[in-house]
Amino acid sequence: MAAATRLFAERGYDRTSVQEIVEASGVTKGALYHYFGSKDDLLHEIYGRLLRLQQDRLDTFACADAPVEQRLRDAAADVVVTTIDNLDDAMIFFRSMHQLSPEKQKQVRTERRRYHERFRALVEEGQQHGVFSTATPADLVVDYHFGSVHHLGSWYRPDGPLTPQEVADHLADLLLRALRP
Amino acid sequence: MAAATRLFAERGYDRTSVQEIVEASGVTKGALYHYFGSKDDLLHEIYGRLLRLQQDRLDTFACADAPVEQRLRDAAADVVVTTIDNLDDAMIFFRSMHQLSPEKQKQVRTERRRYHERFRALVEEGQQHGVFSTATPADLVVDYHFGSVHHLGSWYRPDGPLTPQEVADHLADLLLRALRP
Amino acid sequence: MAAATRLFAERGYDRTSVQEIVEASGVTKGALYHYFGSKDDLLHEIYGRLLRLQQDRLDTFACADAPVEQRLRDAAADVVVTTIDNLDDAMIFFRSMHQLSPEKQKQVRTERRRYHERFRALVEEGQQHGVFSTATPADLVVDYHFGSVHHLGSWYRPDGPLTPQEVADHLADLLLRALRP
Amino acid sequence: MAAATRLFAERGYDRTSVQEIVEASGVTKGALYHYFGSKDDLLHEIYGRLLRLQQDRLDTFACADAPVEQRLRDAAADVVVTTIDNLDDAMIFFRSMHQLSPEKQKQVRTERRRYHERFRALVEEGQQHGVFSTATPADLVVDYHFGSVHHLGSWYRPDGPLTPQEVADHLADLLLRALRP
DNA sequence: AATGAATGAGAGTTCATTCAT
DNA sequence: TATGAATGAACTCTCATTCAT
Repeated sequence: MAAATRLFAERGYDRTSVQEIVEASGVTKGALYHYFGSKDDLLHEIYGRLLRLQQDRLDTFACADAPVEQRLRDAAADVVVTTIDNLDDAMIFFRSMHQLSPEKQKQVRTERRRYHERFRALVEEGQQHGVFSTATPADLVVDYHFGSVHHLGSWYRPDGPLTPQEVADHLADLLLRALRP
Repeated sequence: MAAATRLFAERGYDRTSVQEIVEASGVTKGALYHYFGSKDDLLHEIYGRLLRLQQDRLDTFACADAPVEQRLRDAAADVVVTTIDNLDDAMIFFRSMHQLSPEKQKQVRTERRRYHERFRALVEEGQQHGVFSTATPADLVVDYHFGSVHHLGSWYRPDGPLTPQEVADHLADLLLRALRP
Repeated sequence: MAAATRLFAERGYDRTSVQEIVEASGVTKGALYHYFGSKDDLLHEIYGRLLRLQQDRLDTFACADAPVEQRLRDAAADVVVTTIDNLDDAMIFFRSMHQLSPEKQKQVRTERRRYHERFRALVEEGQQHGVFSTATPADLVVDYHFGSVHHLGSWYRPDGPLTPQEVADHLADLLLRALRP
Repeated sequence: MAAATRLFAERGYDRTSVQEIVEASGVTKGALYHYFGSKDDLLHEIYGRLLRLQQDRLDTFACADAPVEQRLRDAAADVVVTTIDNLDDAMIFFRSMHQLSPEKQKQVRTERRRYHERFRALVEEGQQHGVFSTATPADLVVDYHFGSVHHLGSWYRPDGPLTPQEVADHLADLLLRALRP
């Protein structure tokens, strides 16, 4: 999975052959297919790993004992940090999701929606308590933020001027500022 | 190109065969290769079309005779509208850019950077005039907004509750609100 | 097709690889797949050739201007001769039919049934005219004869003591003798 | 063996994987290979079972104390009944014999020939006693009948109008009628 | 007696591209 | 300008069999 992750991130899912994966990981094709039913499966497992991680962390932050502004800020920043920390997985996720088989795609989308909705609930909570502006529908706000998260792979470089935490703080700050009443 | 655009958007660049393109468009392989040097070329042309369109429009908005807040708001909204109006092209662009040959990718990235910089200049202009907060580096602000534009293909549906213009207004509004000092 | 026919007859459909076919015939895989959609198709074409040949000949014999005993005898002998003359095709047919895709199998079975029914009509005609015994249902009679035709590949050898015509005469004679009232 | 028999009959020997056999029978690959040396062996065992059964029964009928016409009729009918009763085994036998390894094929053919010769001896006996016509060589007569037996799998259906015994009687009758002087 | 992970060769098929016409 | 047959490398996946445990 590590080899596959690296290769998928490097050249894309379709451009990576099973042959290359087994060569990079030092196993045989037979062994790979003994554990993964298909190339698709491999991709799906990579997704699952990241999805579960982020879902768990979001749950933790959302349920924390703190004002909603703080919880949203923490969650918004955390998704940025974990995305950067797993940038390979994340890029594969965002780019290759639509290359999964239809049924697997549906499954992923369902899980993704759960994540989106948990996040949206935080925004709505703040809007109901009057600490966030209601000028923009909560759904749109969430997509706005997630857009910037998906986009990280396009510009973030580990050797750039900002640490992951700094980027995260900036992006969370932008979100919170945009939500000021 | 119309057929190729539709197919690329539908199933992705790698999953679309030249055979399918020529069948969908009613031409022959030979004819296609007479006009386009390669499948890559076709993709590159589709990019070029959208890139030129958006660059032109950005130039128009940025050079308009209006306060910088207005100019940024208009530009930010416009890129949303033209992206939605050309959602197929845009999705191909965002998803398949990394599947171009390295040299074509470089060329695209160069043009993309010009676009990014034009946009950033607007943000910096506002920051220098004190109408935008300087809390966040202008680069990050631009990436924040572009992130949401790239993300449109993941959630925007023509039959959804919002018109393209409404989405654009909301997203531009979020940007401007985030930039309030 | 000639190379495929020979190889299929020699080692069976499943045991013959596309690689072997293209090597034996001096074409490339690409060329083969340009003309035949699949390995299945190739088999189906071989079937078709023999089926059409035998159907045509049966039609000719069945419609001839002669007493029904003569027409049945001629048809029964002819199917033996053409089967021996195309023993490779025939053996492939009898052995590999069930290895076709379900839909192709259905198509073949439909054509095969037409052939069977044309033959059965001859038997029934003789039975109605009282020149053939009605002790056995016509369907069974036809299957009895076809059984011996299918079986030819299991024992007939070109260098054996009997010519194809002699075999055919004997088998047709057995059929006609069995049908004596 | 029961699972293998069913699967081989259903989809053919080559189309059935060892994996499918072990899954269908609830054993493991290791266990299967502990008892059978190879997939080939499995097929060979299935053959052996039917071959021994039919050989035994033929011996019984051929040595009975009855006129040769009766003995041949009984034997000819019996092979039909036991073939229908073991139609799966029989179909595998007729279709897959040529997929055995050359040496196993030779062995099977030798046993098959013994069976054929025992049957032929009956025909010759009747011919020498003048109760069967000598118009057709005994070998051919036997092949004629065996052909119809092999063919049973192509058309006989348990839910059809005829019971196995009725089919057997009809086919034996056709044989005996064909042999009338 | 039994396991099941691992092998590695080979299966059928697809593909972007070329080129003689 | 346009054809479409031909290429040949690469693709994903399957398989009977082995063997350390």
